[in-house]
Amino acid sequence: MDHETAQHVADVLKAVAHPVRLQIIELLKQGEMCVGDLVERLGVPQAVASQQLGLMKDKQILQCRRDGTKAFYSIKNANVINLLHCVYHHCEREGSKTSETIQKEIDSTKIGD
Amino acid sequence: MDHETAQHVADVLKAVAHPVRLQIIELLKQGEMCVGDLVERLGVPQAVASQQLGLMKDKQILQCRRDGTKAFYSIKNANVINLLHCVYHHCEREGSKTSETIQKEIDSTKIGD
DNA sequence: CTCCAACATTACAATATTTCTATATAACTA
DNA sequence: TAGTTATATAGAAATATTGTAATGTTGGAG
Repeated sequence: MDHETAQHVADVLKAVAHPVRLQIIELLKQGEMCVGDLVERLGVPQAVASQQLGLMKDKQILQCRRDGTKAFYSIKNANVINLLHCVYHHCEREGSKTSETIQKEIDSTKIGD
Repeated sequence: MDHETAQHVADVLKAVAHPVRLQIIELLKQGEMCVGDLVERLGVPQAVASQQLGLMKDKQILQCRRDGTKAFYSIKNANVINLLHCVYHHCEREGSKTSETIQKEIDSTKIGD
């Protein structure tokens, strides 16, 4: 892997590596949601939510639809859901393990379980 | 997902989200390697390699074995290989896609392919 | 013990990220 | 139009990350 590719992959990971952004993606897995509802669920200041939403929109992770005064965000690149499932698996069992064990886990990975 | 969990997941992602760290993991996928060899392969200053290796060791991603004056690093939690495969898939086809498409991709995800 | 090689650690400047506060915009409603 | 609600943005302050250069540590050779 050359440095340029590595930089790009790192950028993708960084785009998601933030507690509020992760929680936003979790909520949006169930479907689109407006900023106000997200703010209420997350318990963070409105500006913080808006900033993180804008950031993820810029990075093509989310998309935004407007309806009157409300802005509805949803996941644009569903790949990110897959990606997060991999991190969750990683976190759930953070001990050392072999490649064979991992292979079994990959085979049993499902979306929405 | 509560904030504490989100913070932990974010920490794991951040531990990997750096071009040099990604390249180190790529190299160690093939087996353990000493710092000097890694430095040569990566083309970065020795201090940078040592810093990033130490960081990933602290975060339980790598482990270190010493033999005389050399330090051999290897991947401790093989889950991280799985995780990176997911990012690569994400990066390869960064367009928007549906959950069903993703499911097919998950089913076909293999280590070392 | 002295020197050298292989790594690790530290200090510091540069940069990037995050958060906060305040303010701006845009679409309704009366 | 004035007021209100929903969201976005700007700018400053706090914090975190990174790279560089210098120095410290450890183990082996002589």
